[in-house]
Amino acid sequence: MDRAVGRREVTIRDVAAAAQVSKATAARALGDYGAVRGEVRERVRRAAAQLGYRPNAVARTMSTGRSQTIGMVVGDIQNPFFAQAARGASDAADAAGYELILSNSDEAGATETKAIGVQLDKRVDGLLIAPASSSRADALRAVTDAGRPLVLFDRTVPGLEADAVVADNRRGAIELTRLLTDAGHRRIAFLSTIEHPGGYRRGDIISISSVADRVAGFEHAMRDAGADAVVRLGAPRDDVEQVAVELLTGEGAVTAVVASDSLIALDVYRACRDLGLRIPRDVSLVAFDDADWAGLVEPGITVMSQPMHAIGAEAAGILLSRIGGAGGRARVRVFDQELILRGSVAPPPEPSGRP
Amino acid sequence: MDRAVGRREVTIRDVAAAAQVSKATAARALGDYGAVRGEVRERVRRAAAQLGYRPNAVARTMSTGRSQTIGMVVGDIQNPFFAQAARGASDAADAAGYELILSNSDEAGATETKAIGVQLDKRVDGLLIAPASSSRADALRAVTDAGRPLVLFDRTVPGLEADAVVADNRRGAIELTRLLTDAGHRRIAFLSTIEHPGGYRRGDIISISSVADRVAGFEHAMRDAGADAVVRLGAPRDDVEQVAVELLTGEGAVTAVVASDSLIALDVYRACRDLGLRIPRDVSLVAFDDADWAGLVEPGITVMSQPMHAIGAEAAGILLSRIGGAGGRARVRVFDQELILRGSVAPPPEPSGRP
DNA sequence: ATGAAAGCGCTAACAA
DNA sequence: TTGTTAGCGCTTTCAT
Repeated sequence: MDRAVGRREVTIRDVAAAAQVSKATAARALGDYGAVRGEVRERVRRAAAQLGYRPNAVARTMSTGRSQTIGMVVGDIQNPFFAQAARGASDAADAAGYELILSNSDEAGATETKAIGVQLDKRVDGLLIAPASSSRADALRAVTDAGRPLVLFDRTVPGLEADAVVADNRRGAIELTRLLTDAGHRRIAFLSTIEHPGGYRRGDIISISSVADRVAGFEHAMRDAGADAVVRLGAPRDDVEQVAVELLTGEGAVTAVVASDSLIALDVYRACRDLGLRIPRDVSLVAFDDADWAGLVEPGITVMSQPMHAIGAEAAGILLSRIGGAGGRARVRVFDQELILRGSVAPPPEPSGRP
Repeated sequence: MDRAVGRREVTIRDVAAAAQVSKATAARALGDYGAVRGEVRERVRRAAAQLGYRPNAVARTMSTGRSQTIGMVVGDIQNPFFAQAARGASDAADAAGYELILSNSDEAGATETKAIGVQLDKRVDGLLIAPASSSRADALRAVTDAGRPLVLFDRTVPGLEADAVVADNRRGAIELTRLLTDAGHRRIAFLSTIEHPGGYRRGDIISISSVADRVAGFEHAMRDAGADAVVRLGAPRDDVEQVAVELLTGEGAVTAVVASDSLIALDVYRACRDLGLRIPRDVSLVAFDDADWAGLVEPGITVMSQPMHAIGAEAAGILLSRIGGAGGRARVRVFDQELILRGSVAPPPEPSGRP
């Protein structure tokens, strides 16, 4: 009756007793390591099954120092990009017997730091992070300082010696932009939601490397074409449509836009519709990430697709190998992106491209 | 030099030594519980900050039995429904100082059982589960048997005494279906991907309660209207489009379809497009879940929107209160769904509804 | 208000 | 091959 209320968990001690061996032997039989006589092993296993024994992973972590858990910090799991990367990481972790603890940073440094702290306190064996800003090397160094491997995904942090898995965003942006300039566009906007206090001016340092690379590629292609680059960062997530409207109307209206992700493309699309602007007749639109709806609307949206699941899986794979003790310098693995041509690009309305 | 390599972690022992107090006092000061003299508390805190002390959450779990972590098992995090529910749960957990461990079940019983086992072994304080099947009460009972609270979301499991947070799917299905029958449709399909070996026949028990409720509502509304209900379950996730094509063509082609989630609706939409069928002129389409693209295509898709973030947050809230010791019988909390009328419903092509 | 010591369940040296 | 013992870092009686 004394162990009634909480129905005390069955521990390895109970199993050992039932199988008439010592705790150590029971542990060896169950964890199969060390040496145990076949017959004894069987006896222990039966006892364990019989009692419904489940090892206490916390205790195991306590004594081994390893938790079989990895942490992952994403911007927002509701963003399909992160959801797919998370799934990729989860699959890879799972296959290796690891579990995944997930946190959202909302792309805010403070939130990210807190999340990392908690994960570290929980003794994750390693961390997967899409850093909210490339100026946060210090915050990230807390991970390696704690002696745990860290791999970045989607973004790198200059000055931080860490593995990273990213897409070739510069190249992707160049290809996407060329589509537009080749079609004759002379004034094109690049639109992103990442914060950039004070508004972007050519040459500014952009805090998220993937976006920085895209902007660099965009500007490069625009310069090549001798066209006007309008880079608009910091559009509020829930008000992108308004920003798009501003870009698309008035004096310096652009005739095409490059959306930095599928969520942004969605709002640009909405803005066009509300403005009565037809794609691609009145405005051309291209975007990063192949959202499910991009091929659904008529005409479809031309996009640069990133292998998101693979990026997540690869990042987890690298992390796992580091956890397993793999040495060597940090490397950044760059995935190619895939251009998916659909019908959202056409020459601009006033054919400035034709003499 | 002996503690060089792994640069041993700073423990409460080190803090205690630095502050010249006992471990117990240091722990009290840091965890602020028990009684500690103000001046001593300060001294300890300074020492901790100085040394960069971080409590070891694992050790704490070890001695308190509580991990400040909750587990969540979803079908697939890439499904926007689950992504949003996960975000809701994560937000609620976070606000209460809890972390979330996430697993995907892929709607497979075995995977789910394994995930639950791992989570339990990790000593999560409670579990949030969208059960893969309502016939899995036993597998779920492992959670309560382990003395940890369990709350289901999106689905219930008859015969299992557990809190649950769901949407009013029966009502939702009725409203959606009535839209169709009122428009004159006499042969309508309900399409879902959930497995149902052998194909569905009226009266069969459907393994996922949310779908079962939708089918019940659908059949109810169809009977009311004296119309032909075609219930098609078990469409393979990556081949829904083909199933939709079959439904939409040939002898007994339907003139309208109710898609059980937004992913399915997407494929039905694709099927229509490939078949050259116009929505809503040739076929009417309604669906559950308000995907971002539903309002984007032309015309928009009429949907029944579920408060996914709220469902996740509420589920986590209930779980947290149970963890906090809240007693009382298990309750199921039902959220209303919201009908969003757009333009995807019209009378069927052969106006059988008009005399 | 503070300290000493036990203990959470497991693994890992070390003995036997 | 097996058992004994000593921790892992923290919280928590129980004394003082």
